Amino acid sequence: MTSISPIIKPEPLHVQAYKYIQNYLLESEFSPGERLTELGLADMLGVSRGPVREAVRLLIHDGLLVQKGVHIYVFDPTFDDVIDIYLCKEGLEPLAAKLAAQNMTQSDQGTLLDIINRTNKALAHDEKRDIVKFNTEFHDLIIQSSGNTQLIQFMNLIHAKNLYMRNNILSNYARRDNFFEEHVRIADAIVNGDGVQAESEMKQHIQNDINMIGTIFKSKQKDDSI
Amino acid sequence: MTSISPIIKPEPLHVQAYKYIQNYLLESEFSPGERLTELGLADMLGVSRGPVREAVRLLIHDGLLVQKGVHIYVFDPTFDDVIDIYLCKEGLEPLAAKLAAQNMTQSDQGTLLDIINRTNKALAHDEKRDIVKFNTEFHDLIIQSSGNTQLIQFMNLIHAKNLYMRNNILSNYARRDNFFEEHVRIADAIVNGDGVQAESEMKQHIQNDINMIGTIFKSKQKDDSI
DNA sequence: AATTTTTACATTGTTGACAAAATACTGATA
DNA sequence: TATCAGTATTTTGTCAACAATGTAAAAATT
Repeated sequence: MTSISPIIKPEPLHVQAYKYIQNYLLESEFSPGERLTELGLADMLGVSRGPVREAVRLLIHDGLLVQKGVHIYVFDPTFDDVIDIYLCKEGLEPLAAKLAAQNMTQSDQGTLLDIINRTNKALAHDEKRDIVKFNTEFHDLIIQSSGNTQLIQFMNLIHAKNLYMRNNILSNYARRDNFFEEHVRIADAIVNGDGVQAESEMKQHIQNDINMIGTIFKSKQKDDSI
Repeated sequence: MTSISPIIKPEPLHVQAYKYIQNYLLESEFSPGERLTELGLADMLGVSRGPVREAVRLLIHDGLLVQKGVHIYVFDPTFDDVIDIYLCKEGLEPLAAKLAAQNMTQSDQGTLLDIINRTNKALAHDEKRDIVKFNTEFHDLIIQSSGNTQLIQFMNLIHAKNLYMRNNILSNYARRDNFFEEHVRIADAIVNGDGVQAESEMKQHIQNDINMIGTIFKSKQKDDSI
């Protein structure tokens, strides 16, 4: 029997704490390199140290927080870290695209094309926020459609770090102009069920990202920090 | 100043608990699907529930334990899970091989060739335990030599699951005959600094693994469980 | 003034207690 | 026998207290 009960059970505090702190990090509420304390976070969320502690441990495991000695700091990625992440993306996302081409439902294919259309409109109106949002949705849908649970799990980790870097490091830089055409080609290949094509288009797409980051790096090389 | 102090500080209990429980899982001390309780593990390790709880949370995050409702069970992978893992390996390990070819030190290259030699001897004497051990060392060294910290982190997760599955599922099946020749080709490419070659050899190597698993799957398809 | 030593403080590490929830058990009722 | 209600038990969720550790500040010594 399927429940239609209106009663919703609140998630355990440690789960909520994890989500909240992760969100704070992704939304740049904390600065890279900033030091955090369990008590500070606990007071902030209005709970005891226990649940916060579990959340912090997980975030350290994810790499969003870093433990130096006994203290905990917000991950402050170097450009090498950014490149490392993108190389992992280059390894995994083409696989996701290939699997998505094989497994994506009709309904999700419609959603994919819809995202493409909305991206197009957002570009026409130069609505930056939407452009970024639809970009994320595009990649997420492909990953989810891969049907590979392990891959989805790994990409979640990459995704969190990636988003974090986008918000904290790469935010000031304009997106590549031709990313939209690449998205169109990827989507076409997926809708046509051409796994090989989808895989190589996605690979090229991410390599272009990496090249862009490389040019950012060169233009910033004078500075010590990012 | 480098410390030569004989005083060793014990690791925090939650770190030890994590390592111990992970090790139990990898060494098949627990059966797949078995239910674990925090209190049971705590008694087993002689500590309170706190540290165990943190360790369990991490292991759930890693996917080695699974939470169904409130209860915690040992991961009981299906064949689909195994394939999913190996597809991720196919995405990441060729990248590791490519980077290793670019970055591996002279000293590590020597170690790599040494592993090859010892594998050869182990094969000649049919010492299965050593064969498996050297195989693991071979892949680990390449991953470590990639110099990509993110990649290493992800491969640690894959590796734990992979080892777990090897011990629990694939243990009864003979290893492919020609894996040694493939290792030799990979090692040659790395020592020659040929990243492209190393990448494609590694990809082929893992695809062969996947094919083998596929044949195992077919021959076992009658059974419900693994 | 510089360096060590001491002291105080802040923060993490760990535990045991209690509350809440889910599960398993028992017996009553149809 | 099957089903339900109520009870007991197990297990997780959360907290607050205390211990241990490391860090920073202050005092003392050279």
